[in-house]
Amino acid sequence: MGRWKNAHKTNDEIQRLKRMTVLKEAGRAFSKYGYHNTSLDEVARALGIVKGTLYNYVRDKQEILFECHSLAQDIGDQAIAKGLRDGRTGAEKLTITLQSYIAAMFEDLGACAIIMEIDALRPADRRKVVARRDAFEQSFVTMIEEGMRDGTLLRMDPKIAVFTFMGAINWMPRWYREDGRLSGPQLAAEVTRLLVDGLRARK
Amino acid sequence: MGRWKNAHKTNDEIQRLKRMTVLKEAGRAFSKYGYHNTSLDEVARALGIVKGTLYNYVRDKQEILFECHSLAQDIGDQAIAKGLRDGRTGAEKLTITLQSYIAAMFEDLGACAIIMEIDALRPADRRKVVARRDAFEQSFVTMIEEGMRDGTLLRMDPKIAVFTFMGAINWMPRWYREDGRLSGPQLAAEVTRLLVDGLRARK
Amino acid sequence: MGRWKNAHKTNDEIQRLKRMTVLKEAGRAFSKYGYHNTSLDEVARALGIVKGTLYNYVRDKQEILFECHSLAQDIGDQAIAKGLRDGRTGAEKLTITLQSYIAAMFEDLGACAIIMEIDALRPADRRKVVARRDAFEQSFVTMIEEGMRDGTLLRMDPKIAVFTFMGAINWMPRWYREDGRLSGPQLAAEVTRLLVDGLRARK
Amino acid sequence: MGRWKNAHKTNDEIQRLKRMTVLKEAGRAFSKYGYHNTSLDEVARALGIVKGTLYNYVRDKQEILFECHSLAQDIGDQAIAKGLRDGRTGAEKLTITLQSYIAAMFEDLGACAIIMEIDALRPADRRKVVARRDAFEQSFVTMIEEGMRDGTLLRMDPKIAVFTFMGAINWMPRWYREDGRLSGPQLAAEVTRLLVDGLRARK
DNA sequence: AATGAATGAGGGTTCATTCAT
DNA sequence: TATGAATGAACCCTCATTCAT
Repeated sequence: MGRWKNAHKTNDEIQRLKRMTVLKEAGRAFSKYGYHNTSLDEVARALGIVKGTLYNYVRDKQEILFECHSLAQDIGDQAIAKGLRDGRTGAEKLTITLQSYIAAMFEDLGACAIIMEIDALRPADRRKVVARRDAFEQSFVTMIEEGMRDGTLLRMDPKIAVFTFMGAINWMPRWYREDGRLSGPQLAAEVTRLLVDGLRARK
Repeated sequence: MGRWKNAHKTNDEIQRLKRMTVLKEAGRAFSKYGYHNTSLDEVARALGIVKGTLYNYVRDKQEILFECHSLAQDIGDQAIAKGLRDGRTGAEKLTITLQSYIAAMFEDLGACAIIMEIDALRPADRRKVVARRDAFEQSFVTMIEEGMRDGTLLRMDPKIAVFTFMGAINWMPRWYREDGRLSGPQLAAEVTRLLVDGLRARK
Repeated sequence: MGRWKNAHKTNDEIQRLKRMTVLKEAGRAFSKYGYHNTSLDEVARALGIVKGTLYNYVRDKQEILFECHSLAQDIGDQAIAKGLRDGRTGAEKLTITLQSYIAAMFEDLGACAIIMEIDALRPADRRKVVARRDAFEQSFVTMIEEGMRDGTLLRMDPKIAVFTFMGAINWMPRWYREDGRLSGPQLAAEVTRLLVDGLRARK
Repeated sequence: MGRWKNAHKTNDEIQRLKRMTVLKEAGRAFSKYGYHNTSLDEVARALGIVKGTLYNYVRDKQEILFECHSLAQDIGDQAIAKGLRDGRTGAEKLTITLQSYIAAMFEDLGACAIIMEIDALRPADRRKVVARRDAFEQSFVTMIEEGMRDGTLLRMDPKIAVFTFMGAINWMPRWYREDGRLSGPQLAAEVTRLLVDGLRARK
């Protein structure tokens, strides 16, 4: 069973594809149960293979965690880029960014997004992840500050807003069920509206 | 040296008080690092005692987790009660509830609130916690529905709003630093405003 | 069974003594079977305890190896010091050093001496051990050179002599049986004579 | 790329030659790093092939070890035969034997000689190796005893001398560097002289 | 009540070995 | 014959839990 057999066709990309399959399955589990609460035995079993086989595709558990963070951060950076490109006001940029970020989380790359356990990373990896995360959050802060200046957003400590948004989003994999009434993009739109409207300037 | 020695004076309440001290310290650690990533050795060391001593006050680690959940849910229920008592509209009730809930989290009972790892509970305990959590969330849903009817809140799926709020709040212990510029109640007010305004009806 | 129970009497030194017991038993096994071929399960069983218990006394297997090296090197340094103090010619210094080194190996501190697997050490530890070993060997070289100058020893590449001696000595734990006809010191004298006479100048 | 490709030409001997190549490469690694510290992955990589391919030529790792022992013991037996044939006194026989033994170790068949880990052998193999090793050592003992009788060697326990010699020789692969100033045969002569002179009778 | 030593189960990782292609 | 993916056993290490003092 599992997502392993006959999931991949072409022949030299198989390695990479299987590695991605491992990362995504592990990321899904990490997002849902937490890094320390996920054993590689379980990840392997979910893929229909054996724990030892994982090590043909990843170096160790910490590498999986790091790669999951990187994948999630790639998504985040793309969302930021889209927001900056397509939005005109601060509020627009923020809305576009959040929405595409959340939507991407439920896409193909799936719940591999949003891992919380930064402390479990190797120190060198942790520094990279933290640096990138700080830049990510700073981009939000900058958008919010722009919105404050252009009058589309309320004045408040931008960091608090950012952390609040991140918490709401990071929590989503824990309650989102694929069989819910809303599709991923619809859900993303709803949550984004809820979050951004709290920050939006009233007339 | 920890919060252990000469922290308690009266003689028969000592047992209960020390037990509470254990629960609160463990809850703080669970909130910040996660249940599985917190070893009882660390909890004991933070209290200035030895791991074995913990077992004079709690049965096992899972009991600690259950009690932490219960304490947090007590806080939640009190917040709900306060909201229902003091608020008139749905929006008011929601605001009062959220604000007092968050504020209590940073009170004396501290960050013992909000543990996420429901899966680590014993099955019987998990059922209790889940049932109570569902009731807690249902109270929110009811408030929000009332707000929709009385025109103070926007129409949207109330469950999504509740989960979004919970995520934002549950995440707070991970970024809140005691030396921040805002006190606990001030922070509670800010975050509450941000969250509820997202749901508030516009004129 | 094992060397564990009722082996230690005084009360605060017990920790240290048990740690030494672990180190010596592990060192004995390492010397005889090699580091990688010795499982901590076997070491623990030889001591009548369980593997996990070892970790009350040592941090990990690599620390055991490092400490064994250090103990052996302490013996080596003492032997060098004795040779330098009590010998007059180069040949005498060499003889005294080798003999007391070998004898000490079979003393109380036992076969914990002479581990070969330097590569298994943590890099930082390896640097320390290698530096100290180089100094140890250099002391031999210096003695031999002195013997060449004072006419008590033959002229040859001193390094080859030192390595040859070290090989002969390092090999001893693999064939020495306590029930042999010779005591430790007697054996030390025999082997030392054999080795040094090969290097001694003829008249 | 390794010693694998286009190293062998004739067609039915290829099997045997490749098997020898495997044995020699593995023996080299075993001598230098130890049996348990050498993974077949490393051996294969050094040969420019893949681990699985090894199993076309050897049954398992233990068989490699056994064959390495056998090859080394072949060398030993030839050295003994040469010593017995070409030497007249006990001292001469011993000298010739040791020197040709050591020299052969650094020949083409190389450091495949001298593996120490007898315990890793299959019991049946171990018995064979031990029996042959005992005979090998007994030949040395006999030579030494002859030297004692004919006055060319000192009187001492011959077993101690043999073990000492073996230790010194077995250790050589761990420190010998091919880029050293001395060639294999030169080194063999030096070490042999050093060892035998320790046992030589003085006038 | 408190200690600290001991235990045993569980998880991460390596690696010899097998097998389909 | 060569490959490389997969397996499973063995090992190191952590940690919740127990127990004698």
